Amino acid sequence: MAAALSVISGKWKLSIINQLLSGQKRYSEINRAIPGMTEKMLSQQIRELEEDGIVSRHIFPEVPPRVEYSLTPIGEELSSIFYTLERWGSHYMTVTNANGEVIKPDYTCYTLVKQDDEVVKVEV
Amino acid sequence: MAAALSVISGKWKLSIINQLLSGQKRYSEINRAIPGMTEKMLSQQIRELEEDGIVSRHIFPEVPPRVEYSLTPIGEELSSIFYTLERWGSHYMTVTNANGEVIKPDYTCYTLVKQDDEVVKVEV
DNA sequence: TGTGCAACATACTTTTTGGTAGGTTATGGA
DNA sequence: TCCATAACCTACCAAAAAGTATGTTGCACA
Repeated sequence: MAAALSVISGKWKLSIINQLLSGQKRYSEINRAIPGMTEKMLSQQIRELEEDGIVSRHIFPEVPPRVEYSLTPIGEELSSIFYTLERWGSHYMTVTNANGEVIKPDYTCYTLVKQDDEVVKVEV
Repeated sequence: MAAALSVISGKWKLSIINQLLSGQKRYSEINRAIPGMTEKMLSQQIRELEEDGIVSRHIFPEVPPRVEYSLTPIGEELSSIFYTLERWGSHYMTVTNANGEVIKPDYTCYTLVKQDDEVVKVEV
């Protein structure tokens, strides 16, 4: 459990994994897709994800350089964690807040599910 | 998802919730049960859990004081997150490490499951 | 009179994490 | 000749989280 948490803890890691769940992407694509994240953070956190065996990097020896990232098999299995976190989280937000008042989320919650070797978005 | 993560992120929160999954406990019991955690951390993190609506506190006006903590209904539903994190984590640890080598955990992994309104430990 | 108890609080320091601003590489096009 | 490009790295700085040490309360018991 501690291992699982240490793998996904990091301000941008879930966003990065989320991007890669829809398939192989290159550095600049991920960078553009996640607003607010700096390049330093992207390379730092994706490097940690690589060291943890969650993502794999494919370097093309070209100039200008090209690097593509994808999830490893065990990285893809993280989608179950995504699913559980989102389900509990959306339930939590519809049920109560700190003052015991009932609040409702003002955005759509979705989750990623694997169907026939495809990852699809499903609203919860 | 961010909400779920913010609720459980904190070095000792999962351990505290883990303690309370087996029933109502008082401050000193939790403190003794989690080695390495200081009293400051316990009161700080359990206060945050209370503010998030995960645990409830019952104060007995006695001297010396007595305070008992228990999980709220939505706090008990966190067990699904426990289950998923542990399952993925133990799978992760038996499958690979950073170098792609196969490693084995040198300790027993267990998970908490709800059966007939009872929370039981199950080895994975 | 003084010591211990439980459940904290408070001030301070250390560690960890994240952010800012710059530099690097080789090459193709203006 | 000069500049833009992609994917980084490095040094430095700020903020957040965690750890250490000590103080507080009011009563029971020695």
